[in-house]
Amino acid sequence: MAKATIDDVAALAGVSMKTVSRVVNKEPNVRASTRDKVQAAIAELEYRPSQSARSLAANRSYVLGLLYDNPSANYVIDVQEGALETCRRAGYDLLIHPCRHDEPSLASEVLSLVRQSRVDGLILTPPLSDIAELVEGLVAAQVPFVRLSPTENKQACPYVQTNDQEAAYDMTCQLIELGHERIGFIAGHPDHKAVAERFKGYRAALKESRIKLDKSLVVQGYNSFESGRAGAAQLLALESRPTAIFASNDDMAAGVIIEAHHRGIAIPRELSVAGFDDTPVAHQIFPSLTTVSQPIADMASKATELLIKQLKGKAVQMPAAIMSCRILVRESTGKLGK
Amino acid sequence: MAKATIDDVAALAGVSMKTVSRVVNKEPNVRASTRDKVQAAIAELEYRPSQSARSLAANRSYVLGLLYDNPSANYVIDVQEGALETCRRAGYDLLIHPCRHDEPSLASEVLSLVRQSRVDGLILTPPLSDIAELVEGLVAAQVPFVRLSPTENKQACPYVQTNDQEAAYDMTCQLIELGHERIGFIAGHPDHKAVAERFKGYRAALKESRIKLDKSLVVQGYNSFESGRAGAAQLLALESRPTAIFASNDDMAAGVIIEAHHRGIAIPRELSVAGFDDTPVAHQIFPSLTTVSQPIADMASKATELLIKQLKGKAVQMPAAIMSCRILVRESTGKLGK
DNA sequence: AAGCAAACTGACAGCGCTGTCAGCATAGCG
DNA sequence: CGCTATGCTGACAGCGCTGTCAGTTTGCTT
Repeated sequence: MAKATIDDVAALAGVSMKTVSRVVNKEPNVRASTRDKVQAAIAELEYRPSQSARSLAANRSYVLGLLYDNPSANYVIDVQEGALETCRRAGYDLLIHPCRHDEPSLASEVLSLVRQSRVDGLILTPPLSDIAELVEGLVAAQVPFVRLSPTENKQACPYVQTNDQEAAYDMTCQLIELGHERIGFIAGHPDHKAVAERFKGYRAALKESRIKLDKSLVVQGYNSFESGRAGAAQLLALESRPTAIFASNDDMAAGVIIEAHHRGIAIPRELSVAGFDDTPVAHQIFPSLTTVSQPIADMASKATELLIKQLKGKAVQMPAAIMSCRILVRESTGKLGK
Repeated sequence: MAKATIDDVAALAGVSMKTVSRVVNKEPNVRASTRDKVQAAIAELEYRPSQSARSLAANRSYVLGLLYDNPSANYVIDVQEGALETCRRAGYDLLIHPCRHDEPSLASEVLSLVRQSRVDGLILTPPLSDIAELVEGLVAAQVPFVRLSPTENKQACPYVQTNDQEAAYDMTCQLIELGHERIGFIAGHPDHKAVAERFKGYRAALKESRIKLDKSLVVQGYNSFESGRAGAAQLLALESRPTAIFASNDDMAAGVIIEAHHRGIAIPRELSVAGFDDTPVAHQIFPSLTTVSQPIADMASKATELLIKQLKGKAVQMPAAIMSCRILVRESTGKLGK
């Protein structure tokens, strides 16, 4: 059986092509009885509209592009899941486009995607959300897009973020309440602003508790397990070593735990460790990691919704959504000596 | 500046539309000087061919679909990376399409994607590679596709796989050489044939060493951390417990390690543990996990290559590629008492 | 220099839809 | 009963390319 076209359906239903088009696109002003006839014909012929034809005629592709440069597989997968969930409901498909945030031609490469009419809009995830050149390029080219967890230039487009600095603050407070005063901090990759700025929450909590920020307790990490382990090595070699270490993400926290194991430091008896993100490693590690869970998939889903609204020309009234993190207390944190 | 079309380029270059098309599609039989003129015009106008128009006219979309139902984020990401690498080189884009392998309407849902002309071909990853109904549906509909790690019906389409049963065999042999005779095995999810069949390698190795297969040492896992932990709990509660446990994947092996920690069983002194896949957790866990590394991204890249060849109508001479696994010996395995 | 094959180029139809606009039916109203 | 407002439907052009095929030029042979 050859692929049915809109003409075949129209002929079978005894209506015009255009009416079939109306039914397919759920346009108003079609008599119920006509709609039924058309739908029956569609079912009988197993008609599926050609996306290329409708893209060409209507000048939109019903495809969204997901841009990422995130080494964390779990993050990316969660974002994909959330984005796809909304896409499915709205009849969109998702094209994935990993790219390097430090690639000079990034903006033009991405613009090409749009100018080829491959995608109708874009979803940017950190750290791409904060690449000024890219964001400005998209704005200038009037490309619809949304961002996840941007830290700068927030009026550029709709966005979704979490209260993660607040969560970092809360986590630090919890450690302080457990009696910790020397709390090490492993900062996130400086290019990855959303992670890097968790430091602000840490700093604020110390300040509130009038604990002086000891710079020797803050080390630069790069979001990787190895950088976490190296950071821990540095912190745990200090003469007066910290009694707790808060890493800006779970991979680094896992590095801290391994380094502690290798030094024979008991967790949490001698050292509390906290992470951020609740990646699978957080509960697969021993001891299981106290961390912060972010609703990544929900964020992505919400962001996609905002993008699609924008595409439909509806002014996005609430161009930003803030979602809440949750602290998960597990085995890796506790009072000293317990 | 309005978007340039092929006519604009043709006018500027002083040639016909068709010639521009030839240059863009790298067709032969264009004089070098003509090609240069056209390319100059393309560059000047920043012309980007409309994908929808060429899809409609040429009846192909230059988009491949990646189908997966794999809970392992790392696996999926690696596959995406490999597939995209080849896609980029060949000018294709990648649409991702997660789906449930136990969904009854799976085949028709996937066929819809193709009938809408959204994708030119499909890449199936396990466990979808072994869903007979889907595979047969695609064959019947003459949809070009490739599979990763299929275990059945291998003549249906080109495929790529690893020698993972052999690797499971080798891993088991290594454990035996270390002096282990009671080797527990945690099997993979029965729906996920590629993982489940690693058992065959284990069985073969025991047989060769004339170790009788003790059924109480083989427990059913479901590829998840939790199922691995539950399996370990069962094995470690045996009166005469195993001195080594080989889990069919790393998540389950991580579960074994955690369960051992909680029971105060020292690894590898009292228990050796081996996994499979070399996911990040394998080296982020303590002790680091002896495991098998598969070239997932390379497999996916190769598979994509086979698919694209197929699309170009070239008979795929070598419709199957076997790639090699590598055993990574880390801290979690050793001689008893060491 | 004529003849022929091969290399190169262009005219044009048409891929399968959607947007525009005009036309017809029906309902509501004075 | 005629008029307008509204709901509903269809004719048709055209979105921007590629495939076909015919026409033109070039290079080579004799």
